[in-house]
Amino acid sequence: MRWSQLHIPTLRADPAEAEAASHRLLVRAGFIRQLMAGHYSLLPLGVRVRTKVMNVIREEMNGIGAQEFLLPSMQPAWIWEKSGRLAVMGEEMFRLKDRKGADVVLGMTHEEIFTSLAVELASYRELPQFWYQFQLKFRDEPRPKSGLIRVREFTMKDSYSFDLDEAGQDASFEAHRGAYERIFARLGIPALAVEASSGNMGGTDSIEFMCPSEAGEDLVARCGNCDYAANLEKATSALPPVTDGPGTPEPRQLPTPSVATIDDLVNKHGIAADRQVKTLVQVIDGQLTLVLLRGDHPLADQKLIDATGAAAIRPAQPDEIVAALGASPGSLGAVGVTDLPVIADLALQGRTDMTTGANVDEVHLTGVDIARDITIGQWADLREVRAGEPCPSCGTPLELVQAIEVGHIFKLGRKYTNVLGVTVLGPDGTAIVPIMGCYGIGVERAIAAIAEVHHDDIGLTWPVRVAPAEVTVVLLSVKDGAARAVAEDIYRGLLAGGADALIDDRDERPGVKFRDAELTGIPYRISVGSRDLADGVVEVTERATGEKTRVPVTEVVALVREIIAAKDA
RNA sequence: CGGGACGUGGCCCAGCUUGGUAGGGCACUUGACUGGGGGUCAAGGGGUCGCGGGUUCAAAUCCCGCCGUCCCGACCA
Repeated sequence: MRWSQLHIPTLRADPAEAEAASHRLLVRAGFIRQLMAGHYSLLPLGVRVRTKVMNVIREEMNGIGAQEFLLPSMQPAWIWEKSGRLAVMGEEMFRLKDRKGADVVLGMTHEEIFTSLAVELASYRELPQFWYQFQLKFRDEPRPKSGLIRVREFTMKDSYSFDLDEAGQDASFEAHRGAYERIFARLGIPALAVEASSGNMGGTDSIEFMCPSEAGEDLVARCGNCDYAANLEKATSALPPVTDGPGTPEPRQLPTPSVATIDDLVNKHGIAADRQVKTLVQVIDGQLTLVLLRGDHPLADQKLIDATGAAAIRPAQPDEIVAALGASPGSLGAVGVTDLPVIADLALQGRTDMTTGANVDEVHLTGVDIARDITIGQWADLREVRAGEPCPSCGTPLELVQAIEVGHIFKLGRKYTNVLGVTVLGPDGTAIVPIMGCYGIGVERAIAAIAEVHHDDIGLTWPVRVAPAEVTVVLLSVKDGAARAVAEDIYRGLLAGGADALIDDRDERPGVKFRDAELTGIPYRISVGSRDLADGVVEVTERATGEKTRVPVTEVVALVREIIAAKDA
């Protein structure tokens, strides 16, 4: 490809609207352009990177025996109705009507559609099956952001496994975990495999692949000593044991004028936060519920959703709270409450001599024995861990890192095969409902993650395997016919050897060409100019390190092909 | 959906406070010079100042409404 004829609109200045490094550089280097919030056009260089990323994923998926499909993005609403997810997806799903008035949606994911094809599976002999595709997903994000990281329209590689039983499912899951580890390693994404919540997709054994980056939207709790790592919405920690006093035979009222917070109680009455019970009122699928945590522990919303199976939760409004409990936030408690569900965090188990609100404004109760005084309907892990708390596996202080979710694998169970009526006959002739797994990678988000990890202050530094081109031949002395002939020879030699090469044949000054080569992040540059040619050499520059080598013209093609082959292995 | 900011040629921005012929830089076109780190000079082309309404002799500028975009939060595979 000739730079003179490629559309690579590089910008001299950073785009004003871009914050994240990947966003800024992908726009500036001419890989992407925004059409509207959350929708990006990929330009020729962007398409080349996307193709290479997809090919790595495809090779590894095929490597575990997966078969590639291509399913429609536009889908009938009824199939989502049937799985029960039409309501669950809410406003995040794009919906439209066709000319006949039929309800149609744009797919956010393809469990239903793949499962609808699985009804043609007939025998246990066919299982397991691994089915995948690269297809656009549409999600009406409330807030698209950070370039390709959070968008409303994107390519996902999604795969689904169908197995006869749990043991088979486990093997399929492990096959995918292995494939994902190889994929991210080959893409140059230092992904951490972390325990996660499966969110509204439903499922268990959820593992996210997270690329540490300051542009990331998730927080991962990670142990620096062992391999424990979990999304903050799932992470736990080992808390030091707390010894409580015996307390009083029954709770006692404590007048607490102008105390509205945990801190007030600490400061004005000397009651440590970890000896208090924090009472939150949440509306869980419409049901007012008391949520109890230790005074110094924050609630992890997703844990509450997971523990209750809720579709939606929200904090209760002050007027709802007063109507239900007779007191305002600041003096709330669960002692004696039997008409509302009470769910409590595990860290409160066995605690005695605690302090909590009395459900009378400006009055608290001391000497509360949780088991004796509070009717708790459900115990669950609800608290959000904080940096520095001990790792649950080895006790080392946990660190919190920001990360981009680039992949997610989880087990789906038989939800979809049940509702869509998928069965195969077993060896004994009885019908068996296959069990499913689901495995996703966001392709453009992976590109953004690579860019976040592989750049410096002058541009992108793509790994060879996914770079828009492996090497660019930069003709510096445009007017020098001999130099031009050498550059063209080298370019043709590289192409003939199978290298993905570019030649910058534009009538531009050397500085412009150098800047563009660096900005776009082509891993190797061969500079051809009259000056070095006088000595019979050209200059080879490695983009990532800036390392320059003078190489005889006669050897450069073989040398660069060799380097690329080694990096591309 | 709450909070904040912004919207002026392809890109980055000034002008708005105090209303009076729409500007600069980059990019682009042509010519000359130049040629190993975004070069110089000269001459050009390109604008519904986000949209609609209002005030005014007169609106990029003031007022009202709407739309869009970005950031923080809520939310989120």
